[in-house]
Amino acid sequence: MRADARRNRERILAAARELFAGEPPEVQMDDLARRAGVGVGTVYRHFPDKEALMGELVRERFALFNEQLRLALDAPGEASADALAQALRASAEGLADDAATRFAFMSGGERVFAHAALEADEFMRLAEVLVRRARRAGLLAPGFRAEDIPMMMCGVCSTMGRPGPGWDWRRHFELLIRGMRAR
Amino acid sequence: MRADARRNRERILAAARELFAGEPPEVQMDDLARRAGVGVGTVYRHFPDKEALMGELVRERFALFNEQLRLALDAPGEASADALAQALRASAEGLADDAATRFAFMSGGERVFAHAALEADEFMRLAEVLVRRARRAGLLAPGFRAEDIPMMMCGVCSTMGRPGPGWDWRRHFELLIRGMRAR
DNA sequence: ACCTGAACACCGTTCAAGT
DNA sequence: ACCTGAACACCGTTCAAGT
Repeated sequence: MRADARRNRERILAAARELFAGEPPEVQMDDLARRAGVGVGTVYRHFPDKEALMGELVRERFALFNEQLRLALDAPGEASADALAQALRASAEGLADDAATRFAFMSGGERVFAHAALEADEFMRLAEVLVRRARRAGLLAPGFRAEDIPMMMCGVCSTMGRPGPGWDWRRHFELLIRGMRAR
Repeated sequence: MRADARRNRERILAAARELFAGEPPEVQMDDLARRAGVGVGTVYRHFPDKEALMGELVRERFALFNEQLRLALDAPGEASADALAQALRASAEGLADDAATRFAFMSGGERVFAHAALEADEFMRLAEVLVRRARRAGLLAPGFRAEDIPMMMCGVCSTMGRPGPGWDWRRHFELLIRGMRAR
């Protein structure tokens, strides 16, 4: 890829992160192009459509989640549930600070997730290792599965940055973690 | 309201429920009007815009939630946590069968919830009574609050009818209920 | 009072022309 | 090889005319 093209691509993603973080549904491709300092056509050259742009945000976020899960792999067996909880907590904090990606997660269709399929698969592999380890140590609720983790993250995400009175996603998160752990 | 106007209003809501249940983001006001057998202008006469239509779906759903919570009030103190869980479970089942309203819940802005403010307030009042009762009976996790309930419902809703592999909103729901209960 | 639907405005996407 | 932005298409919303 030519150097100017690579730079443009990064600028477009940066503009998307900035603008989608504000009033996501209002963001127009023209605004995005202007903010990135390119023509609309250039946006479409790099990303076939608006959903593809959101897909890239989601892909990068999954990569960050995976970094957190990998850190948790270092914990010894008896701390594995704490380490898993901490990895998810740190991931949630990151997502809470990134309204643009939250928008992509929540309003994106299948194509958004298809774009991040590799990273999502890796996420599940890591989650399974951690859950198996914590289960062996007797630290998880009976019947808790690795597949529950994406649902937890999605659910918590849905309550971030919303108007609900008295809403506090961290409480919601800890409620789920409490449900995840053995009594 | 004139009889034909009332009938049109109902037809528009019925059409919204049917069409939004299919491919929500694709639904156009023209399709909606055609399905309801009225002109587009009539849709706008009854609902100032698309969001107002979604707001009405949400309002009616809150009323159904409230019915469930009121049923739970009949339970004796020692069954109050079970009754609360059951009311929420039944509410979630209803929502799972109503993709149109789920769409309204998830993609609607503040105005959607403002339209349902009365019913939402009633929901919180009922939830508070039930939570107080279950807390007195020692059946809830320490620190669990009535305000956690809307977050739980929102979170579970976000995992209904989605493409995630291995996703099962009922597991997600029971995980939250497990977090809600005393050990 | 209420309804209709052509017309308007807005915004995602394309593509012919340019470097 | 990549960029530009005017033009096009689509769809939410309005409003003049009708009953």
